[in-house]
Amino acid sequence: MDEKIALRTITRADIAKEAEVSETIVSYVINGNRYVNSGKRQRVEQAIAKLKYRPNALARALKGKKLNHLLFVADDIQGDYFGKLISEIDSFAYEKAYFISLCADHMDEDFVDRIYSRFFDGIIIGSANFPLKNIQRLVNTTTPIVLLEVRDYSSITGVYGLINTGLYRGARTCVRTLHERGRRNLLYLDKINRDGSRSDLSDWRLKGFFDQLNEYGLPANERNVIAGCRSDDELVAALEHKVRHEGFIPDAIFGRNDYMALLGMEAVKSLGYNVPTDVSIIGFDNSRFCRFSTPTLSSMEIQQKEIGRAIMKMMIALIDRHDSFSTRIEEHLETRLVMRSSI
Amino acid sequence: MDEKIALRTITRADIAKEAEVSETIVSYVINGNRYVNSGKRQRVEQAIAKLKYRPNALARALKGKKLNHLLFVADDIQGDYFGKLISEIDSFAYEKAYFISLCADHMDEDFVDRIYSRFFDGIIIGSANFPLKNIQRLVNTTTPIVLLEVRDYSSITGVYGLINTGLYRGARTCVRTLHERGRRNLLYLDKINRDGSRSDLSDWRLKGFFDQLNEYGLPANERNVIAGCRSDDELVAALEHKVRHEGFIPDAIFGRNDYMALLGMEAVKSLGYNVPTDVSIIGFDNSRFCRFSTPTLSSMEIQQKEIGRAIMKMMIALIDRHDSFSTRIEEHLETRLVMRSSI
DNA sequence: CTGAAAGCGCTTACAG
DNA sequence: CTGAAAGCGCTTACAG
Repeated sequence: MDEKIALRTITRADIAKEAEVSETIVSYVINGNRYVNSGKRQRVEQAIAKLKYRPNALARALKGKKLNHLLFVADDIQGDYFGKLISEIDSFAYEKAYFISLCADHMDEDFVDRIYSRFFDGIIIGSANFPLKNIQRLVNTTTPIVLLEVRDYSSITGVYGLINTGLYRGARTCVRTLHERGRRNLLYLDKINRDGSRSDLSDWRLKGFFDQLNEYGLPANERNVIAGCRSDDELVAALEHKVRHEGFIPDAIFGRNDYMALLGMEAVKSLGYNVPTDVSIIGFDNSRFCRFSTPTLSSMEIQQKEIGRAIMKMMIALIDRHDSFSTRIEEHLETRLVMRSSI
Repeated sequence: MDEKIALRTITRADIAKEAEVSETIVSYVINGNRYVNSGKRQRVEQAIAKLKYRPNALARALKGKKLNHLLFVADDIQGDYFGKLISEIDSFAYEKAYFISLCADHMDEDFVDRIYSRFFDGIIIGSANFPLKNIQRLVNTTTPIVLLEVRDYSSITGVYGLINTGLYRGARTCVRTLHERGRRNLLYLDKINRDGSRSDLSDWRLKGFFDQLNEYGLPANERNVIAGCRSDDELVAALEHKVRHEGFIPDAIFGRNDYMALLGMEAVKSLGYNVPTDVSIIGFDNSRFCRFSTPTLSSMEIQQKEIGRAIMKMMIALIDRHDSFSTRIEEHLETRLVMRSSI
């Protein structure tokens, strides 16, 4: 009872014996790709149910069948949006009998090679940092790829899926909303990275921010951005420095995510400014924590659940009929501004 | 250039040809388990580097080698603690060339069978809901299992790893701290589940809460708990109902996680109570959002990073020397109360 | 010291 | 209609 038993012992041979058919027959009823005498079929099905048999997924994949295993490459596992997204992907995947592997976006060349040796049926890239070169390399293989468009992927050529999450338009809407409130000195708070890296203009949020400022003829440059911070404290210090020593007093703060926005809110409040009278604050992601700040945080909602479903639908379409596509396929989703009290 | 190439084409045979050795030799240099003529060895190594060869992990696993693939079963993918944990696990795993699959805790029998067919080298269970029966079934196999002790697993017998995250002592410390502040009417806010399920007493946090109340001779029963809610609104409504219609006015709220605590804080504030003068609030997880509420939230910190490393270390020990263990192995971690202004 | 061979658990073309 | 056989890419006992 307490003894260790091998992880899996029953194989196709056991089923064949139990059902008194040849092993070949067992394979054909499992794969359903050949006529099988209905009596035999029944016996096989009963044997499978009785012994709780599951074909070895690895052996099948070796013979060219799908592994039913996807890889998700993320850069923001700790972010608030990530959970909802992966959670939705998981439930859809489970329904379709897929497993999902999760991986941070490791930068070395070796990473791609490791992926190769795994026979994933498809790869989802949700990272904003993964080198474009690596992405192109993956797209060039026969493995279906779905890109979450957190930055500009127009330079990637070939057949792949693209989920446009609406970040660019969402960012422009944020700026427009602040502009309508009479805000002219907007400050963008970029993500915090342990390595101090900053978003470039391929980042849709930042690009939307700049483009909309430009459309209004407002200055849009380095002064409007705090980026490259390695920690919360560094960001708060940079913000204080900007106000006290660079003479840039923002009347609005645009956080790349809610956490950035809330850090900004805290910082300007401690500098003695009133939110939203003196400074408006807007965040991105509409995380569940927006409701707990004072004032509550207005935020751009990204439809995580819908994105999760869209990713999986597209991935499964690519897996099932990869050949029938000759170019990239896209899906567009919209963001939605959730107004609270910080604007 | 733009053409699709097969995901992986080079095999051991290619290396053998390139290095002008037999295929057997290639295997032996890869596995390092037999003397190989050093000239041949060198040629093989060069060929591997040149062709960027990686042995097919599936084929190796079929022959009994490790797959280098672990499964993490979670229930709280959206929770705030989850990101830090999985992030740490990922970086350790990458170092050791493991992949991690992530899966929510599906309840059907079929789930365990699906896992069986995948040849995972080890399974990490981080779910508080996964049926004990299923866990015992997994432990009974030869696959190493590591349990994150979010609830009482003392009934599970056999060889497995157990990471004691200190929740029980942490919960008692919370109660003790509140008691020292003169609080006597403590209310525990349990997690929200779409299916309306509630924690039972195998949940270490809840058990710690009750046990410490009992030690103080304070009433500890259903009245002190709000559980089984399906949504934020339901929880807030339940709290209001308790105060207005059940005559239970808490002077302290213990949130099973920070989000619960913050919901509770919001609710009692809107009922007109002052925090912390009238009601103390304490949370669990010490999420990054604790600093943004008014007042800021005191919270019990769980050492996510350390837990992640401990899980992986234990897992690798079990994988490498499973036979040398005859009973479960444990690792203990401590929680730490982070004081802010809500107590 | 090293190669040919058996075999892991499967799928499916081939040959009745 | 259906079985024996080849083969996916490997590992390692076996036999020199």
